[in-house]
Amino acid sequence: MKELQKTYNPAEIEERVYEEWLKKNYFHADVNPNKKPFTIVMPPPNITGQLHMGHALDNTLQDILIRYKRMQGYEALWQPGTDHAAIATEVKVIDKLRKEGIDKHDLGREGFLKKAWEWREEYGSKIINQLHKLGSSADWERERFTLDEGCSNAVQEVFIRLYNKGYIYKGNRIINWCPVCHTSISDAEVEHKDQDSFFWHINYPVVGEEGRFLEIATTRPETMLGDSAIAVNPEDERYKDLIGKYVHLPLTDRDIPVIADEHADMEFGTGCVKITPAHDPNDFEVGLRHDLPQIHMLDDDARIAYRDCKYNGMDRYEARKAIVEELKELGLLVKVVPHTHAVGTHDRCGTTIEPMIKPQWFVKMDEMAKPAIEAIEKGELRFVPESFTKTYLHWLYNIKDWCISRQLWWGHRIPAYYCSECGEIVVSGTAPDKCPKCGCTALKQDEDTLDTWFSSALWPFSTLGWPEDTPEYKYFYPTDVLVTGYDIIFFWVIRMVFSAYEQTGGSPFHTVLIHGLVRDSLGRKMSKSLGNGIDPIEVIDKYGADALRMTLITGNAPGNDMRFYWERVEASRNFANKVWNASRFIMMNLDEEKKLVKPAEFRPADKWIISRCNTVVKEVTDNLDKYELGIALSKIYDFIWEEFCDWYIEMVKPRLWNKEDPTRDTALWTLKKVLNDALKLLHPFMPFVTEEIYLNLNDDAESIMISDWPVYDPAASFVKEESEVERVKDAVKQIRNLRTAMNVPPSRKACVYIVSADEALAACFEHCRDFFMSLAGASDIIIQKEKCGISEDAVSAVIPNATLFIPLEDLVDISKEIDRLEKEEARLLGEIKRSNGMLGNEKFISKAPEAKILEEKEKLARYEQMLAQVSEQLSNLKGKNNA
RNA sequence: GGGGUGUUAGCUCAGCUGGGAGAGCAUCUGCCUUACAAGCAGGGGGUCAUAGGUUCGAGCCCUAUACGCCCCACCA
Repeated sequence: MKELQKTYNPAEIEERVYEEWLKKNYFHADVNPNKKPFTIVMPPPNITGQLHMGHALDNTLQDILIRYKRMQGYEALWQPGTDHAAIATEVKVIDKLRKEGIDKHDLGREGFLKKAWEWREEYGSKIINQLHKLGSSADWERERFTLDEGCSNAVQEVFIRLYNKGYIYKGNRIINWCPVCHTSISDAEVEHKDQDSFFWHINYPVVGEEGRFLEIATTRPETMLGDSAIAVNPEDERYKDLIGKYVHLPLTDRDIPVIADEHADMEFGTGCVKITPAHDPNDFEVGLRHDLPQIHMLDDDARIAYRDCKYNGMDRYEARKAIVEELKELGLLVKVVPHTHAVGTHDRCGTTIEPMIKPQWFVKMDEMAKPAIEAIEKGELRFVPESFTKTYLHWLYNIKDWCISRQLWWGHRIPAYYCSECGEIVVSGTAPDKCPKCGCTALKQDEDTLDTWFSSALWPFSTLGWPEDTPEYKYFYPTDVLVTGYDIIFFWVIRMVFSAYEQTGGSPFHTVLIHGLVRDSLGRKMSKSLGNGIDPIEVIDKYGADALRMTLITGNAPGNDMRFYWERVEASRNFANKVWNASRFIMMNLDEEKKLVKPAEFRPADKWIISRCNTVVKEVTDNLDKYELGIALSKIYDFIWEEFCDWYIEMVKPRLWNKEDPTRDTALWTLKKVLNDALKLLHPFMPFVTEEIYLNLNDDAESIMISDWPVYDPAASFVKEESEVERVKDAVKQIRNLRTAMNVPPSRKACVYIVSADEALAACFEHCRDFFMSLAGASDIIIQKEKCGISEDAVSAVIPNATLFIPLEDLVDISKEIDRLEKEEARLLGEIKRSNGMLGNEKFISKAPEAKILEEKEKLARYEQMLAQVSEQLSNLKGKNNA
């Protein structure tokens, strides 16, 4: 056994300990038929990224589960990796190039990809290294990347399968276009944000009816160049006569029809809607219904591009101003009304998206969504907390086809080839030699790449070697738990589930553990723009990874957002320090040469702590099995700090001080045993400090990481001793209260009398005499059956079946003591009244469970007995006071 | 517009299937007691948002209201 350093210094410990774990290869999991597998696949962080609090929380939860299962004897695989993060990375690389004065297109596709891979080499491992600092016990040997060969094979395989099944199709449909990133994005990537804007009311002249106008209201006047109809509700009496007639489209030479469509809401605006099929999703649908022309009037930069219009080349917002101005001059602008409405923006760059019609690839969702919905009904998939099931199902019920093509270079290129002769589409893993239809050899691969979530959706199985039937895939798949934030349930979880059902025939995991967001101390989202983000690495450097981990998982219900406070990190660090010092104390007392053997007999205090520890083992295990990690840690915290440190260690100190005490070794054995168990329980949560202590405490130990998780032992449950010691603890607390109430200085020891007719209780106090004296600050304790020989003015405290006295003649203020006892009397009377109320209630007696009634009766008896003792003492004192 | 969720001590939050209101921080008092002042002992502080209902019994279940937050959504 070694000695621990005087102060707990996480910075010194953590790096060294982690290196040791890596060196010993403890994180590695292998196919092992002798063990049951337990698998968690790590949500792959982006290679653009830097560890933030969300990652820290997410990975702490996973690490706790993995370490717990590993200690329980499972072959625990935590499969790590990183995500190529298509748009995010491409944008970053473009930015970097721009600073060097290079444009993406100058480099060409090949050249650009080379730069992107260089980026990945440089930054790809950064976040992984940061995860090391957190203590993550992932199997780094198995680290994967979404663009590596295996994952890419999986992507291609899935694309081809889905295409052949008719679940992937190419279509000319309206999609969300980002004019800055120059790519389409999926509906899930569009964030709707309220913007203050206006309603522009514009008069369109009715053709053939001089002086008659149709007034429309729009939030986007510039798109009028692309109008191909005006819609009114078929039921709308105001405009019925105009249906089928034409209005003149101002600023153009076109006349457009007035059509009847349900889409027009009579209550809203003027009841007339301009229809722009090429630049609005609703209008697109209306256009299809009425076979209207799709008139494109914006280019990829969202600049005006309409025939030979004078506004061509003008940005959409400038054009808006100019067009409104011209309408005003023409006298066609009726009014401008302030209006707030939700505008779709690109979640990556914040640009207002532009609906555009473009040929894109889509995944058909209706069929594939079904098994993902049934997964819940069949119980093959569940969410913790359960309420997120609703979020998940709500999304699936309303799912639309998924636009998967992106006009980017960084990503998995779509395995589709076009014949330059006949236009035939060939979907294949390898470039075809010739067109199967016309035999032409000039085929060109699709320029687009896939949505980054297409590859993430396959992550649970692509990382394990699928589509090959690898031993890893067979053994570790399906995985067990997925841990992630509620913010990506629809981006990721849903897509993993339906992909897994489609490709592997089942759910990729049985449980999804959802957590919330880490916010700043004011409850705001941590963000770069606000500059309120707290770097987890900074926290680790200051207080240690253990403290950070504890902070992140306590004081918060699962799935709820939490606020980050430095004070809480400090409190967590203080706990680590407490464990450290308790361990130090125990080691200081252990005799190096002497080997401790399990004693044949224990003192009541020993049995009490062993029994309590045993209960905590059971409860913590239960909590972990239910994914109640925060509750589990709180229990360990309370047990270690209050019961073990504040009570048990203090109880055994007199035995440790006295080297001749025959029970000294028993105390030491118990201290060590309970500490070891407590360390093991704590290890998944605070891996570093527990490992450091464990190795120093146990000479022959290899690592706490691979030690056995404690198991509840019925033989270590001592109900009788537990309740006896609790009684003695009550007495100690009472004496402490008395001393404080009487302002007795701690240095002044006093004799304590314990008067009890209960022989068992008296014996119990006798057994606990050693520590009772030191904890209660007593010079001596005298246990007797009757109250004789104790001066009348002694202060007293009552516990069930016993009265405690301290004769403090000179110090006591009798009237003060009377006050105190009267308060106690009132309290007891209150309790008795409450108890009587319940027991006197016939309905309670007839309907409440038997055990509950019995419990209440016992309480009543106890309170009545205590009241009698207090009353007696009170009348004695009052008599004396009057005399 | 739809859905979700929250309102508990001064602050931040726990409170598991209904059975005597808890923690951390803050605050007050007394202690440098030979593991720990990053500590020890003790105390104060809550009509559990409001109003009804179910129940022998409600912080917990039901209904409504107020205020808050989140997500989804094609009202131009």
